[in-house]
Parts: sequence; structure tokens; C-alpha cells
Amino acid sequence: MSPRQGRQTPEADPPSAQPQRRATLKLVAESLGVSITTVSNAFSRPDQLSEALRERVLAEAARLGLSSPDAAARSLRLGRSASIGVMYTDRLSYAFSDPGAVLFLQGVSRVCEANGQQLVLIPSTSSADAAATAVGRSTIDGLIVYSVADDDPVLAAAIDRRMPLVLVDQPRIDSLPWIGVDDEKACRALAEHVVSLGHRRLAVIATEFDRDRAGGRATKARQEAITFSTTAARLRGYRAAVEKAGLSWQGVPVVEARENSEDNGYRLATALLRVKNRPTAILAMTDQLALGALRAAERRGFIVPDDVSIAGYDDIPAARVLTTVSQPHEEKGRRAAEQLLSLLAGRTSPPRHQELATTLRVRVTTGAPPRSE
Amino acid sequence: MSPRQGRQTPEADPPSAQPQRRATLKLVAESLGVSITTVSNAFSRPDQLSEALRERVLAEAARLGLSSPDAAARSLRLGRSASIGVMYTDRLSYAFSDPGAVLFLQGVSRVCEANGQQLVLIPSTSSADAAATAVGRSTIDGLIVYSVADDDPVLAAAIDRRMPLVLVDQPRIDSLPWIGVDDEKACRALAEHVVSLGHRRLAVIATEFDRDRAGGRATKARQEAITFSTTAARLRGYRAAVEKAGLSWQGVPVVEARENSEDNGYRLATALLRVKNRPTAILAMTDQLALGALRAAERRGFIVPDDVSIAGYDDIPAARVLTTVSQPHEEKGRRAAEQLLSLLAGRTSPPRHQELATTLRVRVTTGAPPRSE
DNA sequence: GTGAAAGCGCTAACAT
DNA sequence: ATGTTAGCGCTTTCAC
Repeated sequence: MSPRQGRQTPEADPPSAQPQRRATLKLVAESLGVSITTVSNAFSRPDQLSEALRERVLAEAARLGLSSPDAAARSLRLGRSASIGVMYTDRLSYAFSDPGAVLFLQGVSRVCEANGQQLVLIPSTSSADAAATAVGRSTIDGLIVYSVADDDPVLAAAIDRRMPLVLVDQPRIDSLPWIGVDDEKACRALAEHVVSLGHRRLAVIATEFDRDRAGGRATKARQEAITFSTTAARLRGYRAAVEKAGLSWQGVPVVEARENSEDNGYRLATALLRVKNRPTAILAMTDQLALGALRAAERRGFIVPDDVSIAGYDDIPAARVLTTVSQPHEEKGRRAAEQLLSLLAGRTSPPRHQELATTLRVRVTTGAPPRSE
Repeated sequence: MSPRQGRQTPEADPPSAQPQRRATLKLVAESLGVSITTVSNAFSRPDQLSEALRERVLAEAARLGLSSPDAAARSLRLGRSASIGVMYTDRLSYAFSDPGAVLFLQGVSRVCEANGQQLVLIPSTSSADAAATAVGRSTIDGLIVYSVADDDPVLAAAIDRRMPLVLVDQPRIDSLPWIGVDDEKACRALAEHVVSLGHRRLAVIATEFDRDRAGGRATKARQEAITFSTTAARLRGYRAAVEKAGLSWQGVPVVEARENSEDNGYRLATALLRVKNRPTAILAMTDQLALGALRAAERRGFIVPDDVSIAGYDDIPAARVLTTVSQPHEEKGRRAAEQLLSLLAGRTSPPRHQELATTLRVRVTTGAPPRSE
């Protein structure tokens, strides 16, 4: 038995004597014999009418099923919609399988609910047209662009639309607020740690290079054409450490995962570990890939870290054992939302480029390479 | 004076020659010397004009920074917004720390992106007024109500607004589409399994009872006033199994977690295991609570399942070892979104109450109780 | 304290 | 193939 059934009683909803006009301010006004303005004021400007009248209006509105003025009409008239959008790499649904993205969204939503803002998730599509449409068709006042390829048409569409924007995990653009971490520095520190343990043969499992996600072993040319800036930055970090140690970057296999998942890490690591002169350390660009690599190594009978060291990135809760880099996903989301809201409010913004700190977490999946090697 | 008064600050606009009119169809039309209709058609009805003209229009629109017709105006005119909302228990930001909810949202978003729909996450608040406002102020065509307390004002607001609705993990209402699982049956089967192993002293760690989340040990009276239907159903399931085995339900301590988190499970389980006549089996209503309980048991030096058995619910990836109940979170999300979209499209709906199957997963955290007991 | 009217930007009849 | 026009429902002057 439903608690709500009271509302479905015949009195509340008679067998449609009248054609059931949609509830609007006008309907309420007519039904009450007052003007539309008065009804509008009852909702939006309580000080403009007597308390008693306001009560009456609101009661009648509720009776007719109008809980508040129509949102679309209000947005049109006001030029604001009290909602902000978030645009994510490519398929939105992937965001929910990426722990970092989920934490980011949590941060954003926290600020939204504290400020009575709606949060609109904008689905992205492969086609440029459709992408522009997706942004254009959203009733939003501003947009957070999160981890989108540099050349993604959706980003271009958003900029074209001259919509207030905040960039996160994107290349910086001077005129736009930016939140992020120094991926390059963090990855260099991580790789330096690994190299300092004595490893000479490294391998990299990378996140997507570009919107094509070709996947697999990456030539030098492809490495230089990466359009996901985060991937590019992390790779530069690894490379800097490798070259600083006097090792050949050419000799480091770099494979691209088409999607950030444990299974992909497993598959790619399996291939990496199968070759004769296998790497003694694997640098994975996310913890999920690293967890897959861990599983692959163990499956092949290797002991981690004695036979092979593995490092990740993100410090997600599920990866307590991994040597990794910790970054404040949730805080990124909060800051991005705050920055956007303050931009929309026309407040003078705090420093527009906010770089957040990362921390290297050395744990049990990295150690010295095997003696024999 | 235009309603766009937001531009109050004169400095807001750079010292540009012309006052930088906002890009609209009208502006494009004037700039090109064609009618507004033509511009509108270029965007929305390509068959209504020559390809050449359409190209010209679109190019000019892009030049002026108009990527598509204004969303609010379009929604107002059309009466549709191409977006659907999701309403979640209480704080939206909690949803992102609940693995089941994240999977659910993933399912919803998958269907949204396949159908070019925006996904609006509606923040909820404690006050009834604010809640109604939140729903009312969203430009959405329909709403998925997911796991909200039976007496939540937001649910009432949505129903009042006569908005197309789909209920998920909620009490059924005859006239509304519903997606869910039989939590009671699943929990009964789970508890029967535990009881069949020989346990006589059980304890329950429950999810929230109501929007107050008092937390702690729950009297019989409080158990009967639960307004989160999922919690109530699971509890009924446990109880049925206990009573069927001839045990006293009164003797089973039931504690309420104020939030679904591992830490809460840890705390509550620690308290449960501290008493003299401690339970030999703990039934936790989610895997997260169960994982916390597992940690608590091990922390106290108990061997699981030899000293104490622990069962969860949900079968989340992080809980591979747990005896638990598997339920199709992502599919729930997909079905809910599909159902809502087909409702909005006016298509004849498939069976409106869809009950999805659950599976009991017996794994290593449950076993026979200790001999001595 | 209340009402009349203008118009936000758009789409769909109905012209032509 | 293109243009004219009437609202969609709302908020906000500006009168009273």
C-alpha cells in the first residue's frame, strides 16, 4: 500500500470534467480571480503581496498541480537556468566506470546542491555536429569541461557559444579558468622513484592518446600526436625520468589502452610480459590499468615486486597496495564548480588557474629488479 | 530595458565597436538578409531549404557564435527539452559514493546518450519547499525516482507536478512504471542460507530507516516505521527466515547505519561483536557495510567464517569474497531510462512493472558457526 | 498592493 | 523555397 495513494483519490482527480488544462500561472490566476503578476509574485517575490493572499495563491496552485513556475519559460525570461553542465571525454557512460571521474562528479554535485544548482551531464557523440548540438541544446548557464581531447569538437562548440567555461584536466587557455594538477611532474617523480630502484627495462601502459583510440603499441610519431593532454603530460613525465637516468626512451615500449579498465590493463600487461626481454617495471597511467597489470603478472607466476614492479596513478580506494600518485579528484570537482558559480555570479574570481598538489605514494608493488637481470 | 539586465557592468563588454548583440536566430537572419524562419529551418528542418542556402546560414551562425538555437526558448516553444532527470535519496553527492547508484547512473546515461537526451541530476534538500522547487525548476521532460524515502517531499512534488515518472527501488504505485527487484525474497533466501549453516545468534546492520537517520540500535517500533522501502523489504526478508527457523526475531539486534559506508559497517560491527553473547553471523544490508564488518571482525582477531560469518548485499566488484546477493544495477538504470523515454514518446509501454532477478552468491565469508557455541 | 502589457527566442501554421 | 505571424509561460516595468 502506497503512502501516496491519497493523492489519487477521486476528489483530487475527477474523471476529467474539463479537458485538464496544463497548470500555469495563468490558470491559477483565473481560477482565483487575480492577475498573473500576483501569482508570479507569490512564487518569486513574497514581499510584493500580503501573506494571506500569498497563502491562498500557493494553496490553489498546489491544488491545480503547479509546484513552481515553468522552468523553460522562466529560464527564457530570466536568461538563467540555475544549472551547470559537465562535459566529459567522449562517452558519458564511461565516466561512471572511472573512479576518478566519479569522485570528480561527487565534488561538483556537492557544490551544486549547496547552491541549489542543477547538474546536467552532457552526453557526447563522435560526430562534430551532434556534439555541438548536445552542448547547444542544453539549458545551462555554464560548463565544466573535464578531460576532453584537445581537438574535440564539443570543446570548440562550447567556446564558440561563448559560454562561461571552466577547464579541468585540459590544456590551459589563458582566458579561461583552469583546475588541474601537474601530471608531468608527478609522473616524473614516480618514474624517478622506479628508476632509482635499479630498473633498466621499463614499459608504459598509457591511457587513450586521442579520440580514435587506436590502441596497442605506439610509435614515436603517434606519441607525439597525442591529443588527450593528460596522457601526453604523464608520458612526458615518464620520459623525462627515463632520459635523465641515461636510458633510451626508444627502448621503452608504450602501449595504448583503448579504455581505462582493469581488463585492458590485464591484456596489455600480459602481452608486455610475454616477450623475451620483458620489462622489470610497468608504469600504468591509472590505477585500474595497474590493477589489471598486477593480476596479469601474478597470473603468469611472477611475484610483485620481486619479479616485476608495477606503479599506477590516482590512488583510488580499491588500490591500497599500489605505488601510485594521489591526486584530489573530489576537490577538483568542488573547485571547478565553485569557480564556475563565482564566474556566473559575476564575482571577481579567485586566481583563475588553480594547480592542486599531488603526492607520490610508495607502496608494496615497487621494489628492486630481480638480481639476475 | 531588456530582461538581460545581467550585463549591468559596462566594463563587462570589452571596448568593442558594436554592443556585441547576443547571437540569436534573428541576428543571423538580419545579418544575412533572410527570414528568421529560414535560419530556424537551417537548424531544425534541413529539407525545407536548399543545401546551398543552408550552408551559408550555418556558416554565418557559426561566425556569430551561435551553435544552435537557444535551448530555453526551444524547450518553451516545443514543450520538450530532450532531457530527463534523476532524483536520488537525499544528498545527490552520496550517490557517487554508493557503487550501486553509480552503476545505476551508468545504465541511465548509456540510454541517454544513445538517444540524445541530457541527464539532469536533481539535488535534493531537507526542506519540503526547497525540494519542490528543485524539481519544479528543472527543465526536464520526465523523472526517474530512485531510492527515495516513501515520504520524501520531493517525491510528492514530482507526483503533484504530474510529470512522467518511473520509480526504481521504491514502493510500487499502480499507475506508475516501476523497476526493481524482490529485496524481501532475496534477503530471505540469504538469511535462510545462513540459518541453515547452524547459526542461532544473528545480527543485522541495516541501511537508513528514514530521512532522519537516527542510527544505532533499533527498537521494534522503529523497525515498523521504516520509510526507505528497500531497507524495510530487506529487513522483512531476514525476519521471515529467522522466524521460519523458529528463532526469536526479538533476539536479533538490528542496528541502523546512518550512511552506507565501510566505516559505518566497521563501527557498528565492532559494537555488535563486543558484547558477551556476540552474534555468530552478521547480515549487512550492503556490501560496503559488510566489508566494514569484515574488517572489524578481523581487527578483533576473529577468523571469518570460522568465528563469525558475514553476508552483504549488492555484489559490488570490490567485494569478491563476500557471500552476498547479486542484483543488476546497471540494467535497472537502462530499463528505467528506456521505460521513461518510451513513455515520453507516447509509445505503448512494455509491462509497466518490471521485476529483475537477483542471485544468491555463496562465497567464503559464510560458514558453520563455531563448535563451542 | 495589484494589474496590463511588452517581449525573452523560438517553431509551426499558414501564407506567398 | 521563403516569409509573416501567433503564441509557448514567464517576469518586469510602469500604471493605478
